[in-house]
Amino acid sequence: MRITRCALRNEQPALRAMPNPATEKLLKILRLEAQTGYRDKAVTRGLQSFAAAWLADAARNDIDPAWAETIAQEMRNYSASADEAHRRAALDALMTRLRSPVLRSSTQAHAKGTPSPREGAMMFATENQAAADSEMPPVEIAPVVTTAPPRRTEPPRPPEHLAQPSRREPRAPRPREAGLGLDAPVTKVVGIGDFNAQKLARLGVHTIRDLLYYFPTRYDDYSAMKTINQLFYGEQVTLIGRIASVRKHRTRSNLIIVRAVIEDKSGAIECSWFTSERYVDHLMKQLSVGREIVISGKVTEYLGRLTFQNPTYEPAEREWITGGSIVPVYRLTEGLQPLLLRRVMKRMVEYWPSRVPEHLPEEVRSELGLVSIAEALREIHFPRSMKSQEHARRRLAFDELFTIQLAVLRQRQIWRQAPAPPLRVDPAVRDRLIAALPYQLTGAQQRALQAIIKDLGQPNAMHRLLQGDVGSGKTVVAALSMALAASLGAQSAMMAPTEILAEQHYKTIQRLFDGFAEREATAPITLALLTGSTKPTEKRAIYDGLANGSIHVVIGTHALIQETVSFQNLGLVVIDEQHRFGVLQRAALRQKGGALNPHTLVMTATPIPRTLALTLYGDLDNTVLDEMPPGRQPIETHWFPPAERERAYRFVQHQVEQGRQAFIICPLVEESDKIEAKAAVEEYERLQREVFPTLKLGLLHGKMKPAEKEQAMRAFAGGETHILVSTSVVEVGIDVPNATVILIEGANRFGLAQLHQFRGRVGRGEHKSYCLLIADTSSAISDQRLQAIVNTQDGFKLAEIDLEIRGPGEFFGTRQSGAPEFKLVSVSDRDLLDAARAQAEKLLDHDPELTQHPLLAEKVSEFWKHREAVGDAS
DNA sequence: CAGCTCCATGATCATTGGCA
DNA sequence: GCAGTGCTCGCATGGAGCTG
DNA sequence: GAGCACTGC
Repeated sequence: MRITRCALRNEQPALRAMPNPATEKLLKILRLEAQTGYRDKAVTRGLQSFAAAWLADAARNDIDPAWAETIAQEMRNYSASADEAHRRAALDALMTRLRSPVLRSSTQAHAKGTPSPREGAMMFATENQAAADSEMPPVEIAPVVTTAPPRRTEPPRPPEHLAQPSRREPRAPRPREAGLGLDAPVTKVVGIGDFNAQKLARLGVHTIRDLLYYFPTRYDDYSAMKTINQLFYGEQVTLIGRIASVRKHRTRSNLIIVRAVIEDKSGAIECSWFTSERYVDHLMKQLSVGREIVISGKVTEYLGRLTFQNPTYEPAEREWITGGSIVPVYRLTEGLQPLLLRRVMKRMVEYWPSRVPEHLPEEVRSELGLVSIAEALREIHFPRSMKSQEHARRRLAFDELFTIQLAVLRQRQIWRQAPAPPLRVDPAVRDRLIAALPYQLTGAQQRALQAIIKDLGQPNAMHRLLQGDVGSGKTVVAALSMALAASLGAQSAMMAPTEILAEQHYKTIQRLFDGFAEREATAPITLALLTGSTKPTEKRAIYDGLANGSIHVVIGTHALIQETVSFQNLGLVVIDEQHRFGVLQRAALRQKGGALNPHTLVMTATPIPRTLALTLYGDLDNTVLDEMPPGRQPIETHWFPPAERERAYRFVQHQVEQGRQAFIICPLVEESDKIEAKAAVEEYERLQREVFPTLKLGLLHGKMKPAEKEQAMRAFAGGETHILVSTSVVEVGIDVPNATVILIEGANRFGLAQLHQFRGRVGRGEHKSYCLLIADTSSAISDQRLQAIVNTQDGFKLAEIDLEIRGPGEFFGTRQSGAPEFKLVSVSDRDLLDAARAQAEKLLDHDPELTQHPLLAEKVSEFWKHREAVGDAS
């Protein structure tokens, strides 16, 4: 093609009379129109209105007016028809007609073959023209290459190619890629060598599949084509023009600015490129005067005139990658060039999507109106319109959700089939226990209990998730369940994430059980506490007691899943988790049940938005405690800028003087426990010395020995210390009714869910309580989050907001991410989630093992592999 | 605090008129 | 595989905001 | 000048 151009330029004007500027220009527009999907958008206000302008253009270029008028008429007809197929045909006919005089003039009467769709036309046109101009025999109009399925698998390029005037290869079946699988390394892709492969690897892209699934983070819309006189400040557009002049200029800071004036029929505009010494020459060469180029960029202003700054430019005669389209913008790494990636993707998308096997069953797709995988992959990278991008996005988002749902529901099926000892609860016992409680159960608690009782009576293992906001009373429900199990002779184990929490549960439950015994609601229940710091002799005794069945209920930490622990008759497992246990640990504990699986109740105090609940815990039946025990007052939450820290301190001081107590939470340090401990100690000393010299402060952090922690907690709970300075270890369940203020430093570093947990540490007694937030930096997002927590007390709402702002990956904080990574799903895709759930259920009903859907089975097993690798190993 | 990525920023010539 | 050729593409820098 | 494809050994 290049050669062609040169040839053209060097020849006498008379000889190259035929490729008339006016027809050429129109052809370009038409190609563009084809590329952009026959939407009559290639020129503003459509071809119809462009017809008049073009007629004028034609007249200027000595085109036979009659002929021009027929062309114009066809343009008008084109706009008049709305049907895509019609338009396509009309456009092809039009292009054929436009090309024909060229051929006639070079003595090659040409009966045109079938018109070519889309950009195939483009290659076709240029090559043909090249052939005509250079007096070669007409190139065979062999099957026109279409974008979509380029299926020829050619052997490496035939030698004739060298003789061809065009060095540039047409589309598609790239010899290099033919016969490769999706799992081939990216280096196999034309345009990616070792260097760029290395860069891509840093983005987690290793294979061709990875690359195809490396979605744009956003798009730049250059689909608007305008003439210069139509430009507005600030808009992103593409325009075609001819370079009228180029200059370079050096600034005092040794910058080089290249400025070119581009003109079209309607006017002229200046473009400037900032560059440096080394690159100027090439740039100047690209921008040689008289050349026709396509400029895409944002219209800005300089000294009162509209200009483009560093627009992308591409020669008009070559395939446009940026101009006239919506263009993907990818996340990059240093050294990886945006345009390179874009170009590579453009190529990829021409060849690969049609080779990705469709894994969704046809019924599912058609029922939900989802586009094919091939189309989705194409359109997600190079959408014809934002609407089609959305279709693509939905399709791919559905894939993500659907796979997870299949995986999780399958898991649930397996668990549901697991045989378990049926524990048929005597309603009379249940009523006696409830009556023996020191307070009334809320409606939600009663409902939850009822659901659990029903599950326990089944011969299949219960797997239930009990969600409840801070203070909604999950522990009681668990205690009742365990007491009921005990009444039927079954043992229970309760696992808590930390020792402190285990101990606290132990105490709470001990109290409840004592109450039951006193009122003779049940036979006495033997309760044991087993943690890492339980003395060896005591441990021995507990092991024995569990093995021989004399201990009915054991509460503990990870120590419970040690091998040495065995039960005589484990019937119920309660897991109190703050997302710290994974599926694997749940499984480990469950196995302690011996031949029969114990019933399992998972409790979480962090409300989980439904989107995530269905994915992370979709294998569990879900119960929500959505009702608070009466009498709890909202906690007043305030947000202080760092400068007003003093005020916050004074407030704390004041509360203490009223006889209350306070928590102060140190900022989150991700590094390690050690550093965190150090930071906490320093903060503690500072506060004691400089801020509250008259008060007694306590310290609590993760590095302290259990006994020390215990000591610190006890001192605080007993009122000996006024203020407890702590790291995030207090997050879970500590219960000190007299504490009424919690001051959180570095609040912006915590997740909303976590902040909400902190806040739940206060307000447990009769006094009005406060939560004070101090952020150490401020950014739009963190401000938004802090504002959210100030405004709402509802844990579920906060969870949703958190999810929305931070995305699922971040939702649980960085430590544990059993959370699936969604690339395309957004919080607003609830309908998709429901659809995915429903479709997954339906499919599994018919084909539980997925034997008829091997592609889906594969996706599911990949999902598990990934999940284990990421989150659940801990 | 450090490392990364993204994003905004950068600048003048020619003409004219008044003055030495 | 490795060297040689020809091709395309290409700004620099600091601050901002985010993650580990 | 860097990266890459392609060629020829």
